[in-house]
Amino acid sequence: MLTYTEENYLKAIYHLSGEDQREVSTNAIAEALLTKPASVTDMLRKLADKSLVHYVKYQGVSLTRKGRKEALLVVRKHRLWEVFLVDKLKFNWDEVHEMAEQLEHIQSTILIDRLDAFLDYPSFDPHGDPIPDQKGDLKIRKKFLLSDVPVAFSGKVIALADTSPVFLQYLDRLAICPGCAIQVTDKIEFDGSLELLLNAKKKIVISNEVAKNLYVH
Amino acid sequence: MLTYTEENYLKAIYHLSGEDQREVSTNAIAEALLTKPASVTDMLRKLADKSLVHYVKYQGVSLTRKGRKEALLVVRKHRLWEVFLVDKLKFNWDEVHEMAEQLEHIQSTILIDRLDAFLDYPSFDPHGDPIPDQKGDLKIRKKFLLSDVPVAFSGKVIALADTSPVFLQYLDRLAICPGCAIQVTDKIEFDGSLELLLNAKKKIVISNEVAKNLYVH
DNA sequence: ATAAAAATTTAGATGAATCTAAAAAATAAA
DNA sequence: TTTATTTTTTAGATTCATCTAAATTTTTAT
Ligand SMILES: [Mn+2]
Ligand SMILES: [Mn+2]
Ligand SMILES: [Mn+2]
Ligand SMILES: [Mn+2]
Repeated sequence: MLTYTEENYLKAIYHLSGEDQREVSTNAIAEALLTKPASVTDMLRKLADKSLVHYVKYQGVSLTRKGRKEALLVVRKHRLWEVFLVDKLKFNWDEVHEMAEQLEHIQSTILIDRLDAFLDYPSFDPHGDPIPDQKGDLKIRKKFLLSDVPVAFSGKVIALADTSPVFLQYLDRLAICPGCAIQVTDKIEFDGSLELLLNAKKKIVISNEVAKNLYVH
Repeated sequence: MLTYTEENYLKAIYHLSGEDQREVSTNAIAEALLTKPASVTDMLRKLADKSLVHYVKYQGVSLTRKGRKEALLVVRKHRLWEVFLVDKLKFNWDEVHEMAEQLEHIQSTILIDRLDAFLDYPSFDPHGDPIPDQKGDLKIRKKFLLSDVPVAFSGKVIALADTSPVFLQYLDRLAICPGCAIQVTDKIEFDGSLELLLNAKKKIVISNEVAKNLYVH
């Protein structure tokens, strides 16, 4: 069994190491968890003792197969609870993170599987992120940053790089959400801002900063 | 804000002090929380410092108005989650206690109020226990132990003194649950066992031990 | 009323998770 | 390639919740 804190560390390392599961630095973890580097070092030793991470002093850390699985089971719980909060309790997608942050630590496999069934086996959370299965397996979709895509590109928003409330609220105002159809009608050289056709009917302009936080396919 | 452990202590003291909110002993709390008397003493001093309990060394403990309110808010969360688990996730009433024991510590007033609405403002949990309101107020119903009631008594089961899985499973077998109509058709002098008419159609016999764990009105 | 038993509290330790301050190692700059 | 800067780790404390063993207080029994 993992402690509350160990689960949070594993999840943070998982998120920080990205698609390619690269090594994560002590400072990066400290910043993500609002803690100090010294505390992170202690915990890394503890996680290494439990074979949850590969850790060599001064050389960063990465998840073992076991650690990655545990991390993904926490991610599964987090995202399923988010779906519950938005679909059933009618919260807005920018309000659910804090609550899911606690709910993800409820320990009961049967509970989370029943919740999964109750929600009708969703594949994605309200922010467009995929939900791992019972075994902690995740199917990865190819995705591109909207800021890297060429003019005339046509596709759908499938995920967000930033999921902070301010960004989510701004997306609400722009009427952008995962699933939206997007066509890049123009790209401004000067500042990288984009002119888009949203859902084949609405014309909008977004800054490069926004485009860098939207994944499309 | 209360810690996870403080919430558990307050709830235990609330349950142990009963209807009339009598003083609770250190040993009783230790037994209820599967901990040692020495640990309880430490915590009582801490709770007293926070004005959550009235505590005089060697003389037992009782909840202050503030402590009672906090305890009832935990009870509210516990019972609402139990309703969710049984009504929505289709768990049996004997399976939900452990999970609710964790869920009751999720900290978000708005979450629990939304859950309340989602469940259609239930008044009782799956075991027949009343659910306190947002302010931590509870309406108490008069109730009698089935074992104390005279022959020919007619009424309904409204709560259980014991809610352990074994007892709940036995009640399932007898088809007794909160809300059931009960008529006492005979009482055996020898061992206090009762002959009942259940829901005006089924005749059953229960031991005095069972009758002592059923509340009726 | 005194002695024995039970309940409760204190003293001192432990493990988990955190911190600050100082030392050591790795990286970047001159 | 030295030196300076940044990153990371160690050393030593702190807080929370727990424990065991010993000392107190209260309660019960003789
Ligand atoms: Mn969390
Ligand atoms: Mn999410
Ligand atoms: Mn609990
Ligand atoms: Mn209950």
